[in-house]
Amino acid sequence: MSDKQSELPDRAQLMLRSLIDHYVRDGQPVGSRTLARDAGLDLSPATIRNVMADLEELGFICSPHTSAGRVPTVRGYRFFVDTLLTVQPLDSRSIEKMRIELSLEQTSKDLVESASGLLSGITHMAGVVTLPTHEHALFKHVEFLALSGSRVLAVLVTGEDEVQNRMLDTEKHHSAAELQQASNYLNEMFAGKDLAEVRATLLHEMQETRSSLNSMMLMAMQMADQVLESKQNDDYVMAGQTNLMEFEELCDINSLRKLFDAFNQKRDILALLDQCVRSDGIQIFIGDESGYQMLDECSMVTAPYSADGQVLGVLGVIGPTRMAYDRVIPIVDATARLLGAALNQKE
Amino acid sequence: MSDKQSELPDRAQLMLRSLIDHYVRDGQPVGSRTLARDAGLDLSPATIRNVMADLEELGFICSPHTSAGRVPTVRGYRFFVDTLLTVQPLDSRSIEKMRIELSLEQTSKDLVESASGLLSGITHMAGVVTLPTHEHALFKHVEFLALSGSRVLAVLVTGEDEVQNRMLDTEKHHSAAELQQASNYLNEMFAGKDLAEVRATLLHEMQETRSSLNSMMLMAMQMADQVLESKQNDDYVMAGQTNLMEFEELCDINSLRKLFDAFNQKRDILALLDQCVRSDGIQIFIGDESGYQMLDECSMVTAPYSADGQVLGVLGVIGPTRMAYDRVIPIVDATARLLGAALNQKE
DNA sequence: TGCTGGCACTCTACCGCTTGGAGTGCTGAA
DNA sequence: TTCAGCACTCCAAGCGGTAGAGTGCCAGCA
Repeated sequence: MSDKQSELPDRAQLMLRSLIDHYVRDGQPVGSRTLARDAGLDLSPATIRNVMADLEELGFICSPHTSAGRVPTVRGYRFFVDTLLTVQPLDSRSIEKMRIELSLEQTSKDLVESASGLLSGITHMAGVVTLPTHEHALFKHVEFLALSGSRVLAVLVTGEDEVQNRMLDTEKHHSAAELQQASNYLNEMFAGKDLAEVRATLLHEMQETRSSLNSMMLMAMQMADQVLESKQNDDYVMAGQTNLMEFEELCDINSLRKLFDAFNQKRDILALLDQCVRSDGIQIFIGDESGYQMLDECSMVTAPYSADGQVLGVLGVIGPTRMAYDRVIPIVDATARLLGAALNQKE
Repeated sequence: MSDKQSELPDRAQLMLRSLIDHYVRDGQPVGSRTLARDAGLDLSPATIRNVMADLEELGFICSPHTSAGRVPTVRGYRFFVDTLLTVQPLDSRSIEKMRIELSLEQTSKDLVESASGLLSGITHMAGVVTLPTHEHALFKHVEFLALSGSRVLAVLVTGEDEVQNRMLDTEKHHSAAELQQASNYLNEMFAGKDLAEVRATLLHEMQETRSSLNSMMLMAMQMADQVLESKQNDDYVMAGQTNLMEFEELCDINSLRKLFDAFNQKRDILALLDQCVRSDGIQIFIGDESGYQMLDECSMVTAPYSADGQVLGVLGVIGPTRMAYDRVIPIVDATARLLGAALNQKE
């Protein structure tokens, strides 16, 4: 790989960078004359053309038709992002503004919404933030309320003030007293513990020491297990989808529809975001790299966010392939940090 | 009004209806020849033209340019909907299908989502359903849980199994025992009563008999009041927005963006839906009748849905002005009934 | 060997023109 | 009152010409 890079002469790199700069700015194919004028190299258009021919052969740029300028390919963007990019660090005033914006929110749901609003507002593209997993939250309190029949409402309070409701179908009707007893038991046993740990203990207890449990304890554990198994809240919050309508390259009604359908469907986008949560640090999908057709004309820049050392989710920006990566990347990065910090502060 | 109607000769009415039929079907301006052929009247195009001139003078139709056919105006659609329309009743098989679809859902939130999905799926337009108000639900149970500091989590269970969480900021820290006492007090006092009634009683008690209340009772009531004042869940669920991209008349990116922004914003749409909840029965806004610019090219057909005699919300369909009203109206009507019935069954 | 100016070529976007088709309004006759 | 005929209008589509942008290639120069 480094071979390849060293094979590409400096001035070709410089030109590719300049070409992408230009193209990102005004969306028009870039010709040799323009580049000769603005690339900073003191070369004639003819020479530029020769180098451009090389870049085209390497698959970094291509021309939409014979007598048009050149346009970066996905491969060109990829090379640019991987080896040429110098991100512009965000100025501290903007960061401060964002921090203040986030500090106003109360619940983590609000925080997430605010973050996705920030992302879309600053980048003028679509912002997306997954809801934080509760895997590493602390068990604080559980309460069971009897509903009609054999149904039970479980209220689980985690960490500071996150609340989850869950409806349980049990085998028989339980009295309020029984339920009270069960929740007392669980609260005493697990308060302050990590949810994952709680779950593990539960499973272990139920299998290994089943015989030594009385029926109340067993019931309590079964119900707690049901509450905790409630699948990770695999969901995300999105903002500024309509910003994407402003980009001509996405204005084809048909692909726009596919894109919006995917946003509503959520499944594919979630699968993609899920890939990003594992790799730490900024992750970038350019054009068809994502493998999802509806994103072929788009790029996605993501970063995981974490609090207390635990990765809680991912956030990112979705926009046209032609986006100012050098501007977007630090924004995504900063937002991830700020969101993490804000969530941390709450705990 | 009936004067005006009787002024419009039968055959003009017939022609208007036929013209709208045609236009709704293929979206092209309708000429005199086409109408002569298909309207069922045995008249030459020339005669048709004369009548069309009358209809144009009355403002029911207009031509986009000199040598094009005619297109219905908003006023034309309005007259059509008010006096010419004969709805095609929905066949019982489709209704049965819908009923089954709805019967699968558990919570009222799921029901609402399913209903809006049905609306959009069947009409190929956008379906919208407001969440049911809880105004007439029954108070069943309230529970207070102490969080850190002076914050209290209130869990309100209404009707059968609707649950609402609410975070309260109280003046001082309350112990679990105090909170237990408060909730016991409220539960004994209000269980099974209508929420609106509960609220009224609360306000009354707190003002009139304040002196005779001990501090625990007062605290309980204040907290209950906070829970109940939590504004009506003014929100709606929408499905099939992207269906609207299929209609050429809405394909202008700019107005499409305004429309989608309004959907996300929710405020204006909610205001409009709110108007519909009061008028009982089907309500139709055609084109700019809604008064909201982003809906100028759209129509909206709504119906309130109710359970147990109480109106709980509105549902409807948003689509292009050129929609098959005769088909959409019975669909909206039936969905409202079915949703009401499904909600009723749950209580 | 690398760079450059010059030149022929290609392709698009745009403009204006023409033409065919659809539909109208009007008029006079049945 | 109805209708056929006619002149008229307008749009949409096709066509040719032109200007502009940009390319590839070549030959000359340092």
